[in-house]
Amino acid sequence: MYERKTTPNLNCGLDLIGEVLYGKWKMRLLWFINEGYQRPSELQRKIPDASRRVLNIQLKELEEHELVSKRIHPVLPPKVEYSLTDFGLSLIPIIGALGQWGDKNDHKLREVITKALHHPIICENID
Amino acid sequence: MYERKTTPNLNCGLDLIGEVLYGKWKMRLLWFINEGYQRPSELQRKIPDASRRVLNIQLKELEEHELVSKRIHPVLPPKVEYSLTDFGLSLIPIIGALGQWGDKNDHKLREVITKALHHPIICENID
DNA sequence: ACAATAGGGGAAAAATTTATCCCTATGCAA
DNA sequence: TTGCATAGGGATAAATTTTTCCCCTATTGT
Repeated sequence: MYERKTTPNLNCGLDLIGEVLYGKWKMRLLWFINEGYQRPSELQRKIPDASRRVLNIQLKELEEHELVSKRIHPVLPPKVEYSLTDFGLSLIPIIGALGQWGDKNDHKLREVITKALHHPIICENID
Repeated sequence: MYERKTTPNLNCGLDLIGEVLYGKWKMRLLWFINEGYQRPSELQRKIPDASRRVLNIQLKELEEHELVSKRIHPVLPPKVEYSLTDFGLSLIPIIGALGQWGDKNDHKLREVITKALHHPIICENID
């Protein structure tokens, strides 16, 4: 596993939440687990853009941060189920708000994202 | 500037908001600009953990994504002021909610973050 | 002359994150 | 027997982000 070389900044609430939520797929993982997709393979099917590997890693981090708990059923083929802890559950409304904002501003967002992809020359306001 | 090699995924609201908000210091920049710290040097003083360079870069991205607008006063020494657009302003409640959650769970978060830093062996639930 | 302030950006290094590929194991179905 | 599904991890490569260092403009104050 990757060994951190710098210590994280933990000065404010945003730093703190960032430590546990900053990861490309973490919010989606929490969201889908909350929706009932609890098995790794189900989550991978819900998030096909992520590699299998990174989902495993981020699930493990979420578990270490006690946002999800993992239940391993000792059967073959293996069966694993993740579920939200109360702590993780308390984040769902916030993740919902983020997703809602994104959905509500879908059109505008696609526009500015596409524009920025071609980094146009922005016309500055000069007074 | 860094030239992207892969195209972003824009499948859902979370992808979209991630495109404009995913950056270590972006939410803090929006927050402080909203609080009235509008000049680059003020922002740098409010966020001393970030390098000057990266704040400039992320401010430029926020501007390209139309979350902030930049006003350059053609005076010497130069004076620049950022302000939130209506679009950026509409994110403030969400950023506030994130920060609040972080503050409310300050103690617990420090605990799990510190624990994970030493990656302990997690005791799995087995049934 | 020199330092400090204000704003900005190039180049390269370092840190971090994400992707790719390969390997373990077992049971079930064609 | 081969192939697929299940779950996961090591090693390594690639992509991306952030930091560090240095340079530039121009003014004010010492």
